[in-house]
Amino acid sequence: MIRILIADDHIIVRKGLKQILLEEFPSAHIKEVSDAEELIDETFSSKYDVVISDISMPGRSGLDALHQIRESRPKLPVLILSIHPEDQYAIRVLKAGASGYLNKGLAAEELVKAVRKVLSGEKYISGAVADKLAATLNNSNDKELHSLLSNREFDVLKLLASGKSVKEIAERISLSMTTVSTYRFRIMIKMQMKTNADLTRYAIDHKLL
Amino acid sequence: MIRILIADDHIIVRKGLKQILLEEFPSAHIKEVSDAEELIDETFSSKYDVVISDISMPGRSGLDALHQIRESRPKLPVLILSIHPEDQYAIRVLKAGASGYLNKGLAAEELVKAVRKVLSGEKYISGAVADKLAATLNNSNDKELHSLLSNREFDVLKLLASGKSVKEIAERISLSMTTVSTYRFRIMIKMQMKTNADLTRYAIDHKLL
DNA sequence: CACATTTGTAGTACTCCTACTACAAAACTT
DNA sequence: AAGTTTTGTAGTAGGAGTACTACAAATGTG
Repeated sequence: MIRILIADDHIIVRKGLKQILLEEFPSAHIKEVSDAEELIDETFSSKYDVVISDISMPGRSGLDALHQIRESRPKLPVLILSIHPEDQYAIRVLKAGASGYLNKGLAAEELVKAVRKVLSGEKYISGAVADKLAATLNNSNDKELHSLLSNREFDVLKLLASGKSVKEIAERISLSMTTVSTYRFRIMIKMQMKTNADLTRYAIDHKLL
Repeated sequence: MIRILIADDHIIVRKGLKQILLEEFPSAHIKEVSDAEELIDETFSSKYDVVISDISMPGRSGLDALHQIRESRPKLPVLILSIHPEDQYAIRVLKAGASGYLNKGLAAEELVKAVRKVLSGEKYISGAVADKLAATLNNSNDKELHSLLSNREFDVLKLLASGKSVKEIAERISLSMTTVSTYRFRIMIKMQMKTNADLTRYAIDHKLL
């Protein structure tokens, strides 16, 4: 008999998960909790085969909880759910010792597959996350991303983030547009970003503007 | 016997809603659909007592669907669900003829209450939304810049601000690129902005992302 | 109700930008 | 010092985006 613990502050999500899991594992024993506190208590006091937890819960975050759980139950697999699509979070989560990262738009089969996988002791890593992971492991990281940039690149980053067009930047620093475009290209690779909006957000977050 | 139609592209959410509703209305007949197209078809071909629909679904948005439904079934109450907390969306949604605006973090009882209310022909307006409404009605315009935008424009604003390209947006909402570009053009004029980075900053400041 | 404005939608003709590739000069590594 | 990686710089080709125009349908207003 499988024992599953579900942690999410949204009742809709809890019920939805439960429903899907019950369809696949009719005899499963499923317990629901709605915040990180409860989640920790519950993993401490009872035995489960797998935990499925939201990342963002009121109070202590799911990541915090994950750390705690790692201490008291090192072998208990934890799948982390998030509203964000496969994104920067994924890496952090996996590093923190989760057994998998799922987003809330996932298909029922994917959820079931993930649960199966982690029950068998393996990690569940979706294709998209795997790519991201590989990319991150390459360029040694965990510093501020923009420290990887050359000075020129950094200048361009700030200008792009503040909304200057490639052409304007080219004029301002007297270089060809395509050169600026190349800087942009390298910035995107080094910072693992895709769009100028990502740069703007990054710049705001890091007070570069 | 109550007939309820649920529309959401996330299976977790659909199952969750269904579960909660079944606990309260055990004899209810509940149908699930996963996109706006299906939603429209379904309301067209069958009779329901209430529709619960997500706002943001792939393809035509929930708001679009709402308009369609208003035409073929003027009296069918529609509750709109959103991930966004009680926010600027609420007003638009209510104006577009929804019977209520709920966010996905709602308590089970609140959902049930909302359904009861709209079944009886009334509108369901939560406290938070009511406040927002009042506030908006009072100091109505020239406060929030984006209140000048049409719904379509507002959608495009958010997508642009989050870094989606014109092309992606065009594909997502099934319109020509140039149309999207026109929306962008009008947004820039109405909001007196110039670059997409301005939009991103605005959206961050106003918590639209 | 007639007139004015806003909205939804798209085409045209053009400019901008990007994804790559390239290559020499610095700047590190060993 | 020889080898490797990172910078600074740009070109090419083709896709993306823009400005502006257009027009019908929906909405708003006197």
